[in-house]
Amino acid sequence: MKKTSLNDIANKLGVSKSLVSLVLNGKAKQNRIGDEISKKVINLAQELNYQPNQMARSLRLGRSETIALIVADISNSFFARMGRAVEDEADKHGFKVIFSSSDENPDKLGELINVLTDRQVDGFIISPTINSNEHILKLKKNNIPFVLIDRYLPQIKTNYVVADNYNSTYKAVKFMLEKGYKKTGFITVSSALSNMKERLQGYKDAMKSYGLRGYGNYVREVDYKNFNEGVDEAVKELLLPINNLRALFFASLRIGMEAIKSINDLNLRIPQDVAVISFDDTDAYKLCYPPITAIAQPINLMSSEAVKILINEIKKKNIKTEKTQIVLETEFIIRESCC
Amino acid sequence: MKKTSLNDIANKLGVSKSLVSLVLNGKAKQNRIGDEISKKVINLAQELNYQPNQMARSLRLGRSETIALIVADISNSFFARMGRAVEDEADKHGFKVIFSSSDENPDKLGELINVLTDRQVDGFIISPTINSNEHILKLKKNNIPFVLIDRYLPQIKTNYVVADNYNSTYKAVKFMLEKGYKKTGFITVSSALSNMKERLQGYKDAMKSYGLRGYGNYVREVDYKNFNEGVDEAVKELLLPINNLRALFFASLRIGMEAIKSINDLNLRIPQDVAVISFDDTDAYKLCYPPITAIAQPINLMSSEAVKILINEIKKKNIKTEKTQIVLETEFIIRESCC
DNA sequence: CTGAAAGCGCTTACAG
DNA sequence: CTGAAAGCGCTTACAG
Repeated sequence: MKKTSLNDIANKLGVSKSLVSLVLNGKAKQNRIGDEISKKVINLAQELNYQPNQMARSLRLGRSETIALIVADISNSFFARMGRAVEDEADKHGFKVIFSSSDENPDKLGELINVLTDRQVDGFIISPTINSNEHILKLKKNNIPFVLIDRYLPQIKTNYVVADNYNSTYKAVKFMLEKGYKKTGFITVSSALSNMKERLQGYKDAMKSYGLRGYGNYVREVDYKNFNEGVDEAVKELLLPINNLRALFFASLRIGMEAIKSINDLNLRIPQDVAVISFDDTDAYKLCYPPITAIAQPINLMSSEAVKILINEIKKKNIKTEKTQIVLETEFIIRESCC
Repeated sequence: MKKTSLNDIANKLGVSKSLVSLVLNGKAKQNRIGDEISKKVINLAQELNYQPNQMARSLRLGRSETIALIVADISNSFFARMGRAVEDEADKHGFKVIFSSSDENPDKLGELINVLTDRQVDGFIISPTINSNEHILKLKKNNIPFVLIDRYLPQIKTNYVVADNYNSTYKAVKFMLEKGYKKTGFITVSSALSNMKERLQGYKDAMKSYGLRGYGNYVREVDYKNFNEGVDEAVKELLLPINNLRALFFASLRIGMEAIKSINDLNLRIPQDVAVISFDDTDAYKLCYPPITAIAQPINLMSSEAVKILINEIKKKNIKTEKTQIVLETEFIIRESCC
């Protein structure tokens, strides 16, 4: 059973396919097409269960109504929730989403951008990896609409939507200090990504503002490869009695998840032996015993804003030079892991 | 800067675009095109950074090299991991993935299938919702390749890849019984889905095999709407002293996550006050204190098998009537929540 | 008010 | 060995 095309309808009705196309696209009125014939067309289309071939439509129109979402790893809870929110917002505008994971690898990111550009996606939402300037610049040069999310590239003027990483961390660390945890360790991933740099800076400035010194020794930057082992080691080192640390701040969800496992393995109790706060919130943190104090990013808002900016740029063809840059507040959720 | 097309290359070289197309598709040899001209074409293509318009190619070829993944909710950890695994396997075959969430709503599923068919996806991987027979049958009737995943529809002969829900549950419940928990409760979602029915049956048969009776009273089927409240209530009811239950089995990840929160809220200790086992494994379960005993589905394998079956069917155009049906073993991971 | 034609960018069977 | 042509299914400017 072949799918019915515009031509099938036109032939059966003895009219041209132009007319059918016009009617079905709701342009009958403005082209002064007769009511009677319009109705006939619409009825037959329904009867034959006509579904326009979007591929042909896209080719003709030069747009596919598909956007690409490129994140580090869609199976990571943070990005999975982003994926869902992007899907829902895109759906409101009639757009579909192709998703891809870069694994924080700039080469893979570049390759994905190429392949997806060939496929004529109308635009991109991207969590840029390190060293991805070249690929993002190419996108910009080629006038392909895109929005960065979660992180931005300070050297390039682009649209972006990110959380207020600096202030969130600053305030959370301050909270710890005020609870009396003067010696708070900080575990992060070794990265030049804007979000991670800002979180680290927030920690440092909070410590400094409290007149503390020597906190550089309480920072561990884990390598992205060998991630889990790195976190385990960092936890063990920092919690060595000699350091006398009573609190730890985890700079991301993945770090927090692994670090809490490490703490459990060391048979240390939270918060009695060590208080903890994590950047990013997740269901798992609510279900921990005790539940983990966390900084929740507004994932839904972040995602929907990104989609709106993107689709707006896609629709008004010629891309403006002014860019939309949004920094969103986070929510500090106090639970029992730090009190 | 317009993208370079086949024509641009042909014109600059003074040859026909047929020739260019043939060369670029590696069919120069079999069409006896000269080496010299071939090289020229390839070089110029590279120089102009030629990227074929996949939309045009798809229209011509009648295939898009895109597949659709429809699950209940891509932000759910189980499906997010499935998404990632599907992406990776599809990538190996040069396919991209569009993802969509049905929210377990058959109407939404039907709508998604329609829209994505219009967009000429080459095939579907679907976690069917309840009452979705009609939509799946339509897919079948229209000869559109698809594979069901995680659940199947007993009334329809289709490709599917699922876990061995019945035996996994049977064995896990048996394990509890052997540990001495004669009165084990079972919390599931009220659903006619094959996977949920099989899990319930596994529980019942395990209880029966142990000569137990009256276990019907220890089963709670929560409504999909009002989910969290339903689970909370089920936990509270079952753990009423009058029931004297010392163990609970959770039939899915979402149930387990919520139920453990409820148990924490009741200030009951795991496993001293109540032992628990959950279907599905997740990072959160490892990080719980104590870690949760769980049945891990082989998500990666399940996903890659589904993709392989699908792409195989897409490639050998005429769809065979015999279908591939795979039931995969699960892994029972014993942690401290039940011992 | 309606139809014929061009064209989006590609591939492939056909002719020479 | 290579080119001209048809056609995938659509939309839209143009002609009448």
